[in-house]
Amino acid sequence: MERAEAWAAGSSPVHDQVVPAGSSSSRVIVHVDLDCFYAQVEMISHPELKGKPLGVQQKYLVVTCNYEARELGVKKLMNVRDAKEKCPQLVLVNGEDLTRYREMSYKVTELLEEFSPVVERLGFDENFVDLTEMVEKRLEQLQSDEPSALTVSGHVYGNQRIGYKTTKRLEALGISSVRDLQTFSSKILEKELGISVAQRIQKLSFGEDNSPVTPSGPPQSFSEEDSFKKCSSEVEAKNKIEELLASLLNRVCQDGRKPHTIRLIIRRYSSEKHCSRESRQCAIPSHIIQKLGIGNYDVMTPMVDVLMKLFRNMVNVKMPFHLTLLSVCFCNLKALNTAKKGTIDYYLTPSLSTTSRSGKHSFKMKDIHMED
DNA sequence: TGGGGTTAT
DNA sequence: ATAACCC
Repeated sequence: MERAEAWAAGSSPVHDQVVPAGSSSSRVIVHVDLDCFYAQVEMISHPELKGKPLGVQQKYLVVTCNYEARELGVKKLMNVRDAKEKCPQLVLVNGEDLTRYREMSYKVTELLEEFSPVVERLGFDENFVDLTEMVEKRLEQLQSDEPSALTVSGHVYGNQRIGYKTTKRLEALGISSVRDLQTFSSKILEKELGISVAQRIQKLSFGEDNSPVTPSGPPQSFSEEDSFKKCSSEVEAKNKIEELLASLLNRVCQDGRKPHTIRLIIRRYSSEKHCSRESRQCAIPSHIIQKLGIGNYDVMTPMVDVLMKLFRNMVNVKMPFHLTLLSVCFCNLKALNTAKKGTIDYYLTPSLSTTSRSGKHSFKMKDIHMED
C-alpha cells in the first residue's frame, strides 16, 4: 500500500494519519484533507457565525457548508433554493472571491512544509505530505533509545474516485464496481483505455498508488473567472474582463514572478450541452512584462487591448453572441528577470532598478486603485 | 452547478 | 487549444 489513509483523531476536521506497510521500501504519506474549508475560513473571519448553520454561496449554489448546516440537511453543491427550503435558518455568505480562501490554503501548505518540503497540493483544501524521511529518522532514534515494540498502524483505503468520462467507458465494459475493475482482463482494459490509464486505474483498484508526492511549489498559473446569465455585447465583455484583470494583476504583483502568457477563456450559451469552453492565448508583449512588477496602472490598458484582440479572435462581435462565462489566466510564469547588475537590462527593468536597490522587500504593492 | 487548479494530448 | 482529471 502506498498512498493510503486512516481516519484517526476524530476531534479535528483534518483527517490525518497514515499507513505503514511493513516493507522497507514503503513510504509514509499523510493525506491532509480539510473538511468544509471555505466555511471554516468564514467562521474564523466572522466568529459570530459559529454555531449557526452556515453555507458558502457562489452564484446559485451552496458550494460548501458547516456541520450544523449538514445536520439540517444541506449538502455540498446544493441549489440555494433547495438549501433554504431544507433549512430556512441557513446563513449564507458569498464565497465568489477566493482571495481569503487561497491565502489560508497556502498557510496550511506552508505549515505542512515545515515537516517536510515534499508537499503536494490538490485543490485548496487537500495536501499530501511525504514523511518517509522524518519517520525513518524517528524510528532510528527511538530504536536506539529504547528498542521496545514499535509499531505503526493505520487504515488502508482504496482510491475509488475514477473521473466522469472514464466511469462511463468502464460502465460500457460492464465495470461498475472496484471489484469488477480488479478482476477485469488487463489486456482488454489496456486496449480500451490505453495502457497508461488502464494500468493506473487497475492498480488503484487494489489500493496501490505508487505515484510520487510531487511538491507543488508556487502555482503554475493564476486565473480569475466569472459566470453569469448573459453577456452579449463587446462593451459588457470588456468591463468584465477589466475586473478580472485588475484582480489578477494584484495577485501577480504579490507573487513576484512574471507571467509570459495570457489566456482568455469563454463559455458560450448552449441549451444544455456539456459546458465546453474555448480559449485563445498569446505571449504577453515584452514591454508589458517589464512593467509588471511596479504599478498596475500602466499595464492595465495595453493588457486589456491584448485581451480584446483575443476576444474578437474567438467571438465574431458583428454577429449576435451569448456568453455565460469569462475567465482570464496568466501562465508560463518565470522566476524573475535574470537581468544582471550593470547591464542595460538591469537598468531598464523597473522592478530591479527602482525597488531592489532601495531595500530588499521594498515593493509590496497594496491598494492599487484603477479608477477609470 | 462555482471558481478555481493540474497534466496529457 | 482542448480535453481530461482533481478539489
